[in-house]
Amino acid sequence: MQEKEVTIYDLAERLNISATTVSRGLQDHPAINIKTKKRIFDLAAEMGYRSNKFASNLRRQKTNTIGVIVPRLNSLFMSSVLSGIERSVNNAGYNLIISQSFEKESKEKTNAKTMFNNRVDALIVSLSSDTADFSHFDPFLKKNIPIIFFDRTTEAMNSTTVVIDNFKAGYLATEHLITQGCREILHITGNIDRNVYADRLKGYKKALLDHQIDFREDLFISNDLSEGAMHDALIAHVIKRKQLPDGLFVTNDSAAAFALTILKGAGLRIPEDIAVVGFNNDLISRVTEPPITTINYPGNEMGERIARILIDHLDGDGNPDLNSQIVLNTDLIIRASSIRKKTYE
Amino acid sequence: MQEKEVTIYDLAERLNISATTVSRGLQDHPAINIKTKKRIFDLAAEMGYRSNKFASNLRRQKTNTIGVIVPRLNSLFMSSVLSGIERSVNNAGYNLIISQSFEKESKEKTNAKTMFNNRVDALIVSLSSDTADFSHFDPFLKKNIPIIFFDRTTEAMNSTTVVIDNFKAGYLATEHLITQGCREILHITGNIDRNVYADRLKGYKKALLDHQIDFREDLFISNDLSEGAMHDALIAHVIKRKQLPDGLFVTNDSAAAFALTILKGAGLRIPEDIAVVGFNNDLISRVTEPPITTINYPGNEMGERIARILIDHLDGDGNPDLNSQIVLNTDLIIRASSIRKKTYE
DNA sequence: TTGTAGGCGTTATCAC
DNA sequence: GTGATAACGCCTACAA
Repeated sequence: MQEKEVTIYDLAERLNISATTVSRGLQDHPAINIKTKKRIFDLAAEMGYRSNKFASNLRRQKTNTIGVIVPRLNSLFMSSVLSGIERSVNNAGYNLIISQSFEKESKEKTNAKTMFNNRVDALIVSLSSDTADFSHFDPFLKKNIPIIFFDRTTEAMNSTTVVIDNFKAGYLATEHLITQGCREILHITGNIDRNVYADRLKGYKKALLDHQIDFREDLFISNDLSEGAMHDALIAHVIKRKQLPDGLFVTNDSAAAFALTILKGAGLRIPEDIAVVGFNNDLISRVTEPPITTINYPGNEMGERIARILIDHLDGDGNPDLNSQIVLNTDLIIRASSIRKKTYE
Repeated sequence: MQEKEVTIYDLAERLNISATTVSRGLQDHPAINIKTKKRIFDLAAEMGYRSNKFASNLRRQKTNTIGVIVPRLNSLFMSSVLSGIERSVNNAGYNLIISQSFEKESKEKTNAKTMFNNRVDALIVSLSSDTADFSHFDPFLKKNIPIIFFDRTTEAMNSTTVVIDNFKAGYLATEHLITQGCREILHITGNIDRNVYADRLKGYKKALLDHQIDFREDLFISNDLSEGAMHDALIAHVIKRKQLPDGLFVTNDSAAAFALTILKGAGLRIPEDIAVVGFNNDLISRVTEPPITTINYPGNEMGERIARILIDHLDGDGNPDLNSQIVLNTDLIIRASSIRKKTYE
């Protein structure tokens, strides 16, 4: 039943030429006669030939495979990034192996090991929220396998990073709330060991400072942004208190949507009682009531940017340093969840 | 800079044994002396040896890689399925290559070809919405590479399929609306060439029939369930008419959320004017106002089921037929978007 | 423009 | 318990 695999030798034999010529023909080598090439391709199609990547990889010491490790795939942002990466990378003849760390350092380490053993030509990583140790990336560095970090990056390794201007984003979000009359702005965010959350926090603080508002520890919560965590945080730190904040800046749209739901459930009006700003411009931010003001996060652009850098590096002489810090622009998208002043544009 | 790759020969030389023994030791072959094994493992660790999968694959004619082609990754359902698949499959020593068809037959064909050339040991597919021709799967069949279809399946190929009971789900959703007093239930769904949508439609029709309600062509819309499509459909077919439907059954939660937003925007009250039921139990169905009644879709369970079938097949003698149709159970999750009768529990 | 030869790193087979 | 050898299918010097 199992058909025998066709090799270049089979083709060579049938065509009365050498396997070398077949190999070259298949690769469109310029030195091969066009007619010969045509005969090779025709026969290859006829016999159902498919090149054996292992043999080829084994010989060339290159896999044409790029590994991607992300915390999760289930956000619009992530799938946009991946979509962008995939498109560019496919066009350049590379394949993608994608894996999820589910926000766990341990899974990230396992994934990294797998990628390493699969001998990916390059690695693209967005760190899990609790990754504190980076030794699982050392083998890549030792073997000169390029790593690009995006979104959730680290300064602990000096690789190329692609990020948005999280400081600016945090600043814009906070300033917007201030402009809307908010003075007690609760900031709920992820693990601030991660650059994205740390930088957004800095932006938040700077905006407060610029508007003569003191930063208050009791208006800052760091958790995992899950539904349960949002619930606990809001019930304990907000709803049970007498004095409510008048603004809320959450660094992820799903979490912002949870928050919205929870607050409304507690009888609060959005944006009148509390104005809300999210982050990412995920689909979910558009279907809540009211829709959520958020930060646009250009996933596709980021993905394509990452892919281009990597491909230029891999297909080039491999020399140019892979140490650049690329910062993409971002904007605030204003929706009803935060508009409290009619006069505001 | 680039360190030389360590091979079993290097280990063999240093240990004064043969490469064969090293290979066996690394694989924990029972015939090898425990002490020898220990020496091998220790040295391997010390020298930073990693096995070369290509050489191994080349030799064994097996890749330990499973390909997955899905329409999109950005739904909770899909990531649950993948998560389930990944967990089981990883434990069994397999890797996953994941790719998205973005609902296009052409991309699906390209992806399939890539998977084929990567010599995946098996393929897991959820069809793109517009796939009408299945010839891209022929090469797999010819080579006896198992294919499992899940969710979006086809009867055109008799492979194993894993689905939920879409008929029952459609029936439950529709009957629920009827129980809530709805009589003119609009059904908006995807391409009914796809089993999932076809079966849900059958369930919808049967529920109507069982309650002496005539099926009306003008209350049935098939589109791509995108935001734009929902907008067009609802504006043209619903809002501009004098007579409104009193129920809406949309076969995907994002689309249901869009619908909810659009209808509310047109001044309609949910569920009083129109009761809404979605599908999938995605996150998004819980954060709209009101939250959306939906069908629970057990993604994780489905993923694990798929993985188990495949692994049993691959690691077994490969004999057992891969032709079973597996149907998982499902439920209706009732939320405020459809509750119109106080008496209803 | 085409061919020869050798090796990429592993594992199956057979032998000891 | 261990080893020698060949083969998996391809690609790249070098040769012609």
